[in-house]
Parts: sequence; C-alpha cells; structure tokens
Amino acid sequence: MPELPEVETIKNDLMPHVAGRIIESVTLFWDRTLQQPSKEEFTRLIAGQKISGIDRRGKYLIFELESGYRLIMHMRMSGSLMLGRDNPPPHTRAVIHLDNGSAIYFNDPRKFGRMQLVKDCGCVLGKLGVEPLGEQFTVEMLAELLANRKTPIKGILLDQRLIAGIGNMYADEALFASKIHPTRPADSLTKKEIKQLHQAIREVLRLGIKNKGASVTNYFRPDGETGTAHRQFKVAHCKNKPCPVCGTPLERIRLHQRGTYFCPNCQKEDY
DNA sequence: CCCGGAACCTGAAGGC
DNA sequence: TGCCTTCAGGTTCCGG
Repeated sequence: MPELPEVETIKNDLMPHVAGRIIESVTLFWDRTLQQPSKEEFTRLIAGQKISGIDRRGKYLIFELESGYRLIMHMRMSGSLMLGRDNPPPHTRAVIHLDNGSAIYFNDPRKFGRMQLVKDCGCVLGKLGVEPLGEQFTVEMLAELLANRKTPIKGILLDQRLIAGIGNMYADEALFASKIHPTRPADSLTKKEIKQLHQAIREVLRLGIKNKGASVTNYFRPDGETGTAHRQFKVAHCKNKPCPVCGTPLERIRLHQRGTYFCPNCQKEDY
C-alpha cells in the first residue's frame, strides 16, 4: 500500500529515467483508471508532452509537464509503476509510451489507482494537509491539529486533510514509537506525548524512505525490486509476534475499519 | 460539522 | 482437495 515513503521512492527511482523524455502516447486498458478529462481529450492532450520533472504531495505522484499541465497519479491500495520496454506485466491498466522506446506501466491489480491530467493542481491537491517531513510541520502545529478533537488519535493521523501522506502502516509505527494507544482521544495527549509523536512520525517516514518503501502486499519499485522498510516494522502487520521492546504479544484491533496493531503494555489505553 | 458504513475491486488466505 | 467466505485498506460518497 503506497504511503508517503513508497511514493517518494517511486519518484526518486523514476526521475532519472523520465526527466526530459517526451510522452508519445498513453494506452488505457481499464478506462476508470483515468479520472479526468475524458479519454478522447486525454489521449489528444497527452501526446507530445515533455516531462520536465516529478514531484510528490502526500501520497500523490505528480508528473510536471513542460506545457504547464500536470499528470497526477494516486496508487491507492495496489498500484505501482514499472519501467520496461517489453510486454506489459499482468494487471497493467495503462501504459505511458516514451520517446526512447521505453514505457511506464501503471500496474494495479485492484483497479483502485487513478490518474488525471489537469492544468491546475489545486482542485486535486488543495484540500491536503501539511507535509509531515516539511518545515511547516512543527510540534506546535501538531498540537493545534489535535486540540478539541475527540476522535481516536489514529484517525487524525490517517486524515489526509490534516497531515498528508501517512497511511495505515506508518500510523501504527509512529504510535508505537511514541508509546501512544491508537484509540486515545486526540485531545487527551500531553505536551510530552505530542512532542514524542511528532518526532516519531518524522522518524518512521524518513526510515521508510531510506529503506525504499515497505513491500507488505503489492508494492514494487519501478525496477521491479521490493523495498525493505517492512523489515524494520515493529508492530505494523506483525500479528501474533511479541513486542520487540517488552515481549508482550502484540494485539490487533479494528479501528476506523482498519487493522490496527499495537502493544497493549507499551501503549496504555488509560491516560 | 461529525461519524459510521458502503462502494470501489481482486487476489490471497482461512474455514470447513 | 475444493468451495465458500473473509480480509486487505485509500479515498469518496451518502445517510443519520
């Protein structure tokens, strides 16, 4: 499940191979992968566009085109991008043909991933919250985001309108690292806990990027390799394993309709 | 405004 | 072995 570190890795891996290339055409194998504009307009507009760079905002990947257009992608649950020049792999939903004979395959078994071509990014990215690795994201800002909110803290971390890029895996990791129980009401966190959580969020995301993303399910890097970040996970997807800190069996609960992993000893429910 | 739940999808895993 | 059910979770939408 591509979250911020996975999308950042895709961006870094892809950049040297596509910067300066011209998109000759795009083939769609599953029409709903394209969100906007219409297939006809998209096909017409995308041909001949030169890629000047790639950016990332939250979990969105943004191809910057020299004309000013932006090709924005979201991998959702199972999407990944592959570089190649042979036959597209199984579950390829779209192919971006480049002018040197290579191609970017939009691979997405579950068909949840989306791409769209826009002139103004604002309508797609405008509602996103702060970049957790950016300078703007301070302890004070996190404190403001949590104030007066009764929602479980994990729900806040997953809300892309508040902080952009954290998903289920890294939310669990950040809460474990800061010893905070996932169901704690957001406004019940102490100043000290907020500071620990702030630091933990940045650390787990940076470690994820350093390890080229976590390949728990469908995530692959553009060269087909897996990331190694999941090997560093202390609780996420570690069902039935002992806590790496105290040895207590990790627990899994359902929160916000998501599997949530934590240590019942290190992350106390009461406060 | 907020919250919970369904929908979108397919493949893997678990139960019997 | 094989069929059937459940689960995986990012985002959007809808109803209360």
